[in-house]
Amino acid sequence: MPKLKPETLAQRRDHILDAAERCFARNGFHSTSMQMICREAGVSAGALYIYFPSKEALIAGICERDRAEFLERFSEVASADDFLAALDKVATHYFIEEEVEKLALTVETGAEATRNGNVREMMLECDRAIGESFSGHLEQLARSGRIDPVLPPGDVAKLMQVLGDGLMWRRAIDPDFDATTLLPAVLELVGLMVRPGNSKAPSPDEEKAEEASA
Amino acid sequence: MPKLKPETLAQRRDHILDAAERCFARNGFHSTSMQMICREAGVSAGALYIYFPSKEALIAGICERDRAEFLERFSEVASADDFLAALDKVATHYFIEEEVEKLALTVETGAEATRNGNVREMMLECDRAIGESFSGHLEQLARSGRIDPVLPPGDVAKLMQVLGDGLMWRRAIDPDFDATTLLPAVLELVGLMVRPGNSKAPSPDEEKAEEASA
DNA sequence: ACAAAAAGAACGAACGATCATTTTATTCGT
DNA sequence: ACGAATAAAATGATCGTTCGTTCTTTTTGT
Repeated sequence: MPKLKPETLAQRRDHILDAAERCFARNGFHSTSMQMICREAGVSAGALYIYFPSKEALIAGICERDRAEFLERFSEVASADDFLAALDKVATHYFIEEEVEKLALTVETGAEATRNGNVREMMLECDRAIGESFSGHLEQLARSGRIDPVLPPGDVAKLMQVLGDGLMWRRAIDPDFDATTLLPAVLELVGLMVRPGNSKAPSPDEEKAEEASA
Repeated sequence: MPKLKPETLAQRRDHILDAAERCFARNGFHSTSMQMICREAGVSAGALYIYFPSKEALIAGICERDRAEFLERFSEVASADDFLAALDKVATHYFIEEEVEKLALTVETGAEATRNGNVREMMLECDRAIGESFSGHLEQLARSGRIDPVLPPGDVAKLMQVLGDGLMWRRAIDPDFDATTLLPAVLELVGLMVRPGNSKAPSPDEEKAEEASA
C-alpha cells in the first residue's frame, strides 16, 4: 500500500483533529482519553498514533488550527474599509453565532497556556499579531482624521482585546449570557474611545457617542 | 481520642485547602494527583479523606473559598463613598499585586465551570451578586447626579465585569502583561461610560474625559 | 491515682480502574 | 504479492480511593 496521497493524508489528519476538538470541547484536554478520540473519529489507537505522535501533539494541533482560523478571521478586519463594521462582524460571529462549546475550548486552551509553554507561545503570538494589526490600523485612521482617539492607539488596541477576552470568557461560562443586547454597548464603548468623525457613525442605531463629543 | 475541637478541625481543613490550592494553581485540577496534595500538606491519604470525601469536594472547596474571598473584597466597593476609587483599589489588587498563579487558578476554575455544574453555579452566583451590586450602586449615583452614564446602569455594570474578566484572563496568560500602564486607561474608559460630575474626577491624573463631555 | 479500655485520627500499602502508548497480527490498495 | 495502513490486545504507569492497622489522647473502673 504505497504511500497514500498527501491530500488524503491531510484530510484524515483533519478528520482526527475534528473528532479531538469535539471531545476536548466537551470534556477538556485532560479528561478526554485517547480512546474517546479514537471512538469519535472511528479510528483505532494505532492509526491515530500514525498521524499524531502523542496526546500533547494533538492538543498542540488543535491550538494551532484554531489560532490560525482566528487570525484569518481578523485579517479581514485589518483590510476592511469600515473598521468598526468589520469589527462588528467578527464580534457577532464569535459572541453570538459561534457555538458555546468552541468558546469553552478557548477557555480550556487558556488554562493549558498557563502551564504549557508551547500553547502559551501560540496564544501570545496570536494576540501580539492582532494587537499590532489593531494598533496600526487605528494609527492610520487617526492620521487621516477619520477617528480621534482619547487614548494612544496602542492602549485602545489593548483595551479592545481585553473587551474581546472578557466577552469570550463570559459567554463560555454563562449559558444564559446573551451578547445581542450587550454587543451594541461594547461597540459604542469602542466608539467612545476612538470618537469616529462625521463620515462614520459609531453604530447604526446609536448616536449618543456623537452627542458626547459634540 | 474524642473529637478534636471544631476550631482545630477547621484549621486543619484550611491547611489542606491551602496545599491543594498551591498544587492546583501550579498544575491545574486534573494534572494534580491526590498524592501531590498529601505531600504538599504533609498529610497522609487517609487523613486527607477524612476532611474531604473526594477530589471533587476538594475542587469545590477551593472554588467556594476563593469566590467568598472575591465577594468580600467587592463588598468594600459596594459600601465605599468614592465608587471609582474603591474600584481602583480592587482592580490594583487583582491585576497588579495578586500573584499570577492565583489568576491562573481562576482561569482553571472557569474551564472547570464549563463542564462542572457545581463550580459553574458558584461562579455565576458570584457574578450575579457583583453585577447587581454594581448596577444598584450606579443607579443610585446617577439618581443623585454624581454620574451621568451614557448607557443603562445594568449595561455599564456588565461592561465593567467584562473588562475585569478580560484583564484577569490577559494577566493570567501573558507573563509579561503589565497592568500598571493599562489600568489607568481602563478606569478612564469606565469614566467615559459613567461621566462623573464636577465633584469627582474619573481618575486623579487624567482629565480628558472631562474635556470630552464638556 | 493510675492503668486499662475506648475511640477518634492518622497512616500508608494495596486495589481496581483507567490512562497514554507500544506491539503484534491482519487487512487491503496498488 | 509486497508493504503500508489498520485494528486490537497488551503494557507499564498512575490515578482516585479504600481499608486494615497504628498512634495518640481521653475516659473509666478500681
